[in-house]
Amino acid sequence: MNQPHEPVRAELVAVAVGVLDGAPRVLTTSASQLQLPAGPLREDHRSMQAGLRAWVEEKTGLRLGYVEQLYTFADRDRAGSERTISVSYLGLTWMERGDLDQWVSWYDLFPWEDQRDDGVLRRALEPHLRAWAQAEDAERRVVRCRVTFGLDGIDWHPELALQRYEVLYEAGLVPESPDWRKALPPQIVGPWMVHDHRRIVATAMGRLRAKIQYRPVVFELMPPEFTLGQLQACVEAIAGQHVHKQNFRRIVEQQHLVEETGGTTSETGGRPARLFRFRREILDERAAGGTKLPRTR
Amino acid sequence: MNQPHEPVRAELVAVAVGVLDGAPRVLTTSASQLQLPAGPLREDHRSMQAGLRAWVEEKTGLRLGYVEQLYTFADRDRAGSERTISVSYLGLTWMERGDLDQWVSWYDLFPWEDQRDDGVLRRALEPHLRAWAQAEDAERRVVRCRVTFGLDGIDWHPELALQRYEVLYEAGLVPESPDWRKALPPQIVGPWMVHDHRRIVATAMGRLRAKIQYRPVVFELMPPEFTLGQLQACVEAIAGQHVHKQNFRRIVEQQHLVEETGGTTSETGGRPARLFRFRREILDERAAGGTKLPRTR
DNA sequence: ACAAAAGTGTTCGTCTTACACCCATGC
DNA sequence: GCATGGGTGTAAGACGAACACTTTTGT
Repeated sequence: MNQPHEPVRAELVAVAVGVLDGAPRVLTTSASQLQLPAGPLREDHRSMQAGLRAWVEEKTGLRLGYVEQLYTFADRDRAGSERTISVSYLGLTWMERGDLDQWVSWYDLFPWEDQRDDGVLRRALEPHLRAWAQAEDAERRVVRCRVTFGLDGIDWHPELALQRYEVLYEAGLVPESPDWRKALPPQIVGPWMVHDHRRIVATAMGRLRAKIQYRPVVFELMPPEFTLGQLQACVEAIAGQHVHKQNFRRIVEQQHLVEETGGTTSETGGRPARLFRFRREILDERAAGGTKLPRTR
Repeated sequence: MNQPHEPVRAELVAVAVGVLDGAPRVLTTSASQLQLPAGPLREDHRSMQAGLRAWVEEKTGLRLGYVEQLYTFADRDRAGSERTISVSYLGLTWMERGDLDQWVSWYDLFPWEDQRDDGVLRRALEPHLRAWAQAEDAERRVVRCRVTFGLDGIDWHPELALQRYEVLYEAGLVPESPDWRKALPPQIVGPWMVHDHRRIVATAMGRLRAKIQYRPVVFELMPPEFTLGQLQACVEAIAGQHVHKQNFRRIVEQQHLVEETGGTTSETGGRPARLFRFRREILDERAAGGTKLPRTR
């Protein structure tokens, strides 16, 4: 009854994310081209997660902490023969000051995703988006642009990163589009990446931005001790938008996500800040709990 | 630089869900054992989704509507040789009255997941859970049970279906546990399924219950025209708990999820109800929009 | 008449958002 | 002393949960 399985290749791809200097960054293998750490699933890998960790460590020297599966896709890519199944993962780490060369800021990859400077880069895209929308099937396209990019007074949703990338891809505005005649310069639409790695990063960004709102995953990106200001800056970096200080603190404290260490630091400038640590216990205690983002108009 | 890929088998597994008579049901292949529709990814499949649809149609005759990827796992199962990578999908359909034999109610599979009868079946489990929790590593286990199963006045979260299944699995209370000496009778913990198919169904249940709260996916399970009462019953079936009638209606109407057809039906008994249809346009218009569930204590 | 389900108006409390202001340090 | 970031109280408003009650059919 069962036909014989046709063999395929299985590949593991990692989006390792860390936050430093106000920007989330993804780990790339230091090569001439921008490329995510990846490699085939091997016999000696106990599980796919273990295999992924091994590849990341082998290619970049980094030990991942938190890891979660993102998405799996099958490509009939390179020249006939076998199919490749790519299983992508999101990994989070705490970045220390230092070797930045392998780490690419995701706002260099997706400049329009940073809304903190009042969305100047998004606005650089707006005319091109509208032109594309008007060109064909206008009604649906206009609605789609307005929703994904928050045009005409509609809320901007940080977690729609993938959908925005898809619009730009279809519109031929990014260099990797099949239809790339009208691609814009990399300062506006970001640089090219190998295969569909940029799409995978966009997936990771959307997922992380969504997850941060209902699960306490920010702490995977923080050092063991941190100030509330640093924590807030980390959330803002990921979300690409500002959050209200008092509301942020209320949420964090009233959900008992952190506890004081007793220490303070004056490294942040201004008045010394109290240091906190993440209460790992709440991972058991609570089903939910994240740091909600405000609605942005 | 790249080692040769070791070949693996790729398998597609479907959790097809429909709702009928107040219970969500999953499609199984009519065999002596409970088993989900599945089959290898073939060369002639254009994509994994297409392959999945083909397998479901071939094995059961059903054409799936909405499909989304669930999770991918690698098993070093049957006797050495090649590894199998299983990519699981959630599919939704509208069920018409009729052939029920291939459809298994997910409350037959997971009796404790139905909270509508005031959770009698959950309470049948409670003593066994507490016994397991006390046996070893009590502090963490007790917290875990309370959170996942909503004991001691903690909220019950419908979307934690997978986590609950995992607790029962570890506790050896379900027949498929490696440690099944203490497994309870199927009226309480449900029947055995092939491989890890029951875990996959639990994953699907959790995902669907979560998704229904922020995306208008319920409508994929409804006929083209329906009453608000039927829609509410569908949501309640999926969530396994009751929702407040007036609040439910307010949300549905004020989000413009539906529009009147003009017709009415008296099939529901009592006063005839107005018929509605889903406004498919809002899939473009809105980023979010679902039918929130109340907190249950 | 009565059961059964449809359908509506209004109150109450919590959670969200935002404003304004004070505090402690370095230069 | 002033710039810089840390830290807090409190009010306006949106949103969710819940209550009770009316309407229209079938039997």
